[in-house]
Amino acid sequence: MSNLKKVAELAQVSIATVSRVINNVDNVNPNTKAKVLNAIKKLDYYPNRVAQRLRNSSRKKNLLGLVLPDIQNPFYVDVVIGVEEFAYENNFAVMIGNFGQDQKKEKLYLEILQSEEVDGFIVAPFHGHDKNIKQIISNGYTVVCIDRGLLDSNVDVVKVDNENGTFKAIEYLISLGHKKIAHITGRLDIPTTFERISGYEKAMKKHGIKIDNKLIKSKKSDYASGVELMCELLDLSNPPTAVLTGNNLLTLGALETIHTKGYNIPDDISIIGFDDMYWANSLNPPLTAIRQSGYDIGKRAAELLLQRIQDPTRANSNVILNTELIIRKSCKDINAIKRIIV
Amino acid sequence: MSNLKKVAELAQVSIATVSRVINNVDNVNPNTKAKVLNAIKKLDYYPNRVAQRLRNSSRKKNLLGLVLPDIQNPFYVDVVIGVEEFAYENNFAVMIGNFGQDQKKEKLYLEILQSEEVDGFIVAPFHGHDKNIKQIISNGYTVVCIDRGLLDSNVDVVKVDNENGTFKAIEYLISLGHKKIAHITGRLDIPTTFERISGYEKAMKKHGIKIDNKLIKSKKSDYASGVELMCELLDLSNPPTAVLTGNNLLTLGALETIHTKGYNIPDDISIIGFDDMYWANSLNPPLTAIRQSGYDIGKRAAELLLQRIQDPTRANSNVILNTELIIRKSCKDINAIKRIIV
DNA sequence: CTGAAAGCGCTTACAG
DNA sequence: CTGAAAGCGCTTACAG
Repeated sequence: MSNLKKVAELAQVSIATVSRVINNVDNVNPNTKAKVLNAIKKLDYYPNRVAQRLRNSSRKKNLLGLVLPDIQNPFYVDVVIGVEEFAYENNFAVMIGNFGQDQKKEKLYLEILQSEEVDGFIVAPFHGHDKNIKQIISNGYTVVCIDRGLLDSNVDVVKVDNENGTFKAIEYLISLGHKKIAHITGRLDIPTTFERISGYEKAMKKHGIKIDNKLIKSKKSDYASGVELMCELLDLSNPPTAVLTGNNLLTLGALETIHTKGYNIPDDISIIGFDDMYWANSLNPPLTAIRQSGYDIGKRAAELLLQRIQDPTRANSNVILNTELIIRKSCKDINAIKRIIV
Repeated sequence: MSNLKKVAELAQVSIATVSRVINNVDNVNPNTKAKVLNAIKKLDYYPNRVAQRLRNSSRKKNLLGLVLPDIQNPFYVDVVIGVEEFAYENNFAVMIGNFGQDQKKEKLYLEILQSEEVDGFIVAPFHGHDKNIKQIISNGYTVVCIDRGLLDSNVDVVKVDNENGTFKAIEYLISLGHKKIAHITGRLDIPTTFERISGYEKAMKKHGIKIDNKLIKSKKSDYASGVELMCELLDLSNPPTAVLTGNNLLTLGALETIHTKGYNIPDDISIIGFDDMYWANSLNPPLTAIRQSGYDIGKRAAELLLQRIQDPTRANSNVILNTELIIRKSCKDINAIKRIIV
């Protein structure tokens, strides 16, 4: 690899001058500049980012840390793409840490990213009191939270209106005549979960439907929980006619159970998933879903983070994006249902 | 953030000594060591990886570059997890570049990762003559290729027996009585595609079935191509009774078309996907698939890369993992098919 | 407009 | 067993 010194030698100037033309800073004599540019080209030189970051301690280092709970979840893949695209347009690189819902791993990643001297973090906190995240904030890092906020902390947050999202979905189900509506939620210690439950409850109350706690199921936020909880629901003596699943993984798990048990969607049971998937149409039947754009969330978060890095005094903002109910074919009017679950 | 100097001051030793205990190198007096360890703890110190990497030019830097063509494809998500797990067990961090089948972006990522001073790369080359990858090899970087090899280059490769994978799948379809078997493949400039086509052809030939080139469809490797090519196939005057789709995205796209057009799987058409998905059971019907473990591929590649970093003189190896045909419910014996596609 | 020099946080040969 | 010093590749205040 070539370096500043080699470029400087070839161009017969000092390394300081080379650095100036690279960073497009100060005035450089056009002739000198041309010589330097020429040398850079000849040597196929690009600056060493490691040295730049070390040198620039406490200034712009062009590196973001992105810390995510579960990259198996397609929602977070979209977030990654959104962050990455915006970052690269602005000459930032992104280091990703996927902690798989494991707090120890989260801590490890956060440490590594700090020791990589990132400019700031985009994170989905484990829960509202995530102390690992609070630690990096008190270390002085710029942090933008996505998907979930952080209680008692001043941070930028980019998320979706979860309550309204489930509210709309449940109202839709009610409009179809459903009353026994189940809700399979994610981990109860994740703020998002609460907001979604709250939307569920509000819609039920608004329409005067009594809430049956046996129909609100929660365990973990993963595929296996979806399988298991859906099973419990279908085994109820008085099973639901519709279900709202709290994330992609839970949806997929629930779908497996429904199919395995030989139930038909939407004849036996209607289902709406929170989170749309780009292949929701590949499902049979196509899934009705509450769409939240991971891509937009990621992009917005990256934008916010870069703004705050430039201007740390900026007031905190709380960006709430809208969800969209995408009606496809996994829900049916209860009066049109032929078979009744026994 | 604390640094060596602060630790040294607190422990009342030189920074050299602190460095020695951190790296567990040379002999350090047990008492001194205890003092240092104590100071490290008190200050919650961990070393600055940026400084370490810069200092260790041309030695171990504990950073891997992982460059992938398409992180939307769940197969590559599994690869990421496999690489990451192995890397972290060995105290390596991973920087990921997702180039989305775009050669310019691939080049950019490769440059960034080089300028981040990675120890080596794990890459899925764009095609067999990928000149960006060849460049980094000639720059002296250690490279392990996954999924696809690199022609005319000495690199470690970890992949799957693609030919045998499709061969087994096609034989299975033939054993079910199918003769009009279509194959939707990925981009023709990806080596994997050729190997899979070759397995298809061998199986057909072995069983004396004439190959109909109209049934081998190829465009890009993405979801949209799956939708489109499946459509063309079903619109044929003499459509296939079975189809093998060349990757996850193509499978999902094909599924959408089949469902949209109102065809039934497996009554109207049988389908096998190359690449299993953890939620293949959520599909209706559950998808029969050729499983290649992205996780194992990633893990193995990381292992190989670390070995080669330790010992660059090591002979190149070509690791070919097996595929497994997972029979679920998306294929049917042709004699048992009730409806005939007109 | 340009260069010499300091320094970012480390590791390691060298000296004692 | 331990410390002083050089140096990794940069950027930038300082001097001219």
